Amino acid sequence: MADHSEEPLDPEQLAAYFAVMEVAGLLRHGVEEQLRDEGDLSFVQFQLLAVLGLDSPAGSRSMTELADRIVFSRSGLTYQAGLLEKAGLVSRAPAAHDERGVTVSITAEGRERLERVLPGHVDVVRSLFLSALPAQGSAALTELLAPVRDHMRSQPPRSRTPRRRRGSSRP
Amino acid sequence: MADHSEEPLDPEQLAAYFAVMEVAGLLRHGVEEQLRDEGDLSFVQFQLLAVLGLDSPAGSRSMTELADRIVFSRSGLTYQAGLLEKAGLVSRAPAAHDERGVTVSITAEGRERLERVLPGHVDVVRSLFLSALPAQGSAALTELLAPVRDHMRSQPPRSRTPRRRRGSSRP
DNA sequence: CGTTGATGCTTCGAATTCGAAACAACTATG
DNA sequence: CATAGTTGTTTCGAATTCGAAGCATCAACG
Repeated sequence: MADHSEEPLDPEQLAAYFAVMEVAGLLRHGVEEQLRDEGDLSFVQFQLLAVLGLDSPAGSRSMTELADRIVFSRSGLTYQAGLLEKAGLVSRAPAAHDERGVTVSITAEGRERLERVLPGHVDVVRSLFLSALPAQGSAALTELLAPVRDHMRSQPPRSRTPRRRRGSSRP
Repeated sequence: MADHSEEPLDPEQLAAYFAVMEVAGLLRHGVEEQLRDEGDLSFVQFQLLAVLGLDSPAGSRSMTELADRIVFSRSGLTYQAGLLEKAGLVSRAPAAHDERGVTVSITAEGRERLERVLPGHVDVVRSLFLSALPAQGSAALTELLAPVRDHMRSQPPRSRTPRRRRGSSRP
């Protein structure tokens, strides 16, 4: 089990790995503070509103799409969607063609809240993150990371317990 | 309060921001699974052992250094350090010159555990992250992100409640 | 050396997070 | 259309996380 290639990472690769994790962590903290202070939102809640409001066809997504997009557990999403719904920022309704599914939609109030925090949010991202990037830095970053993201997304879709393999494995 | 520059981020910058956050999130999930399965460690615990074992002068750091480095709350660190100590992977002792401080050191057992999970950890990072980077990708990434990290680190040191400003502000 | 404020860490209670198990609706198969 | 397996979501209890408040020590200053 778990046969590992003995090769350690060279320091350069380790550094890249740690840099990504650390930058994301620091950025998240900075952003969380602003969101809490100015919009009474957690980062996850903001992400949900942002994905729904800024990057969804009709302001709607299925729970699974959201969980995979925002990157965390489905059960956690159920919880947060419940909070947002209670706050009137999103609504939930059974999915169109699949009775099991739930479609989450951002409400007008949700859009308001999003608009309210966005400027400050952008400020924080700018001052913490973008200001330390060189001229074409953000483009270069995206070019490097987008394929990585896509690659990872295509892997075991995250948040999905592989409840059992299809055919193989022992009875 | 909170005067915001109205300028929105251009899409390119937004994309970079989201890409970093998403890659870090996905990578963290992947890595967490492996650490849990093969080493019975949370990601935070692994980070603590890694910083102590691989990037600390004598395998020791103060609580504050660790909290700032690993990026999370001081109280959370107290909790995790407690768990690691109970598991015998680190030890805690009052700091040398400051009676208030606590110095955390990795134990032999801690190093063992670290060695045990490292190969699998490296495999995951490689297959999830590095494999999707082009040739000089990791170097380029580090070059871009290292200044960002340093910039952020120099900001309000994280995890430090600014309990009150020095002179200014109202009484 | 006493006072006042700053700093390092821990305790506390509340909120969030997770994975596993439970449910329910779908889908292929026979 | 009954059956068995799959998939979308929620429930559950346990573990982790947080920020605020609390404690103890340090440092500056009179």
